[in-house]
Amino acid sequence: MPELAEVEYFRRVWADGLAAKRVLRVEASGRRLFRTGGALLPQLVGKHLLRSQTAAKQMLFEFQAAGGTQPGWLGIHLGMSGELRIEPPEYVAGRHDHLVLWTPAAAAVYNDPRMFGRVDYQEGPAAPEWWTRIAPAILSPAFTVAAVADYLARRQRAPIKAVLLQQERFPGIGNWMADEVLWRAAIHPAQPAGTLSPAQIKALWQQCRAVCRLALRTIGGQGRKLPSGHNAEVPSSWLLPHRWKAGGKDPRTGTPLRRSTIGGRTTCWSPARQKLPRRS
DNA sequence: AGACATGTTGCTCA
DNA sequence: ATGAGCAACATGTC
Repeated sequence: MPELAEVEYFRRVWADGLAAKRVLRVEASGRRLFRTGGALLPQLVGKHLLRSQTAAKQMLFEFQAAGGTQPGWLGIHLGMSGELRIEPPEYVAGRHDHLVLWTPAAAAVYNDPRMFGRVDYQEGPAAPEWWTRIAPAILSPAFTVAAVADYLARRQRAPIKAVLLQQERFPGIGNWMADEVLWRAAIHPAQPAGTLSPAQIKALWQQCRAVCRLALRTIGGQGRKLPSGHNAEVPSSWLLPHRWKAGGKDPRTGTPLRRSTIGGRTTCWSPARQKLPRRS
């Protein structure tokens, strides 16, 4: 489920729910999620949430011990089906709840049926190394047209849809955002990355930024809701609310949308606006 | 019953 | 060495 803006939404849910309360109890299950540091999770007891951030599809919650010991760094990647919730303090961990933190005021729950997510906990003076290695955000100054062009040049033959899903260059972009970007940029998802014209690359870059900005404002913003199922929150002028519907129509042209597997993922596009350039 | 799901990784082959 | 494609992971839903 979670891409850039949804990750920001879930981070906020925990940030609000955990406030500055001390952790009283921790319950962790599902070995497979805790690639590293799972054994250290009990050391969260006594600490409180200091601040939190998102980068790409990852979250980092920084906990400070009351007694001035080492800060604790809780990293979460929600995978395909993960979500974070806040429940009352008397909450009892249920099915697929892989991590629950209880404070006097609330239970913070990480639930993930498919278990493609990841949890990392470690302690130390600074943020963990994996966190610092995440590519600079699409909305940062480091995400330039030139950087995009260079990257496409090294992925000449891959369909542009597959390239947009590469987190090392397009951090936070997932399946629906990639389709949204290509639709807005009027680029066919199967077009080989190496055949994009300079104008197309510029449009791609612009729409990456626009979709990230809009998504964060609409979905990740204060008091916002997730675009789950048939949502009313996401404007119908976006591709997103139309992409899974059978017989879905391009909201700009009213023409039928197409769906097919491109770059290994189900892809939705509007044949009327997104055309392959003629081969020469 | 069978297809499919908003993600990543690790393997194979060129 | 590097890029491209695909199975695998585990479970739920349509």
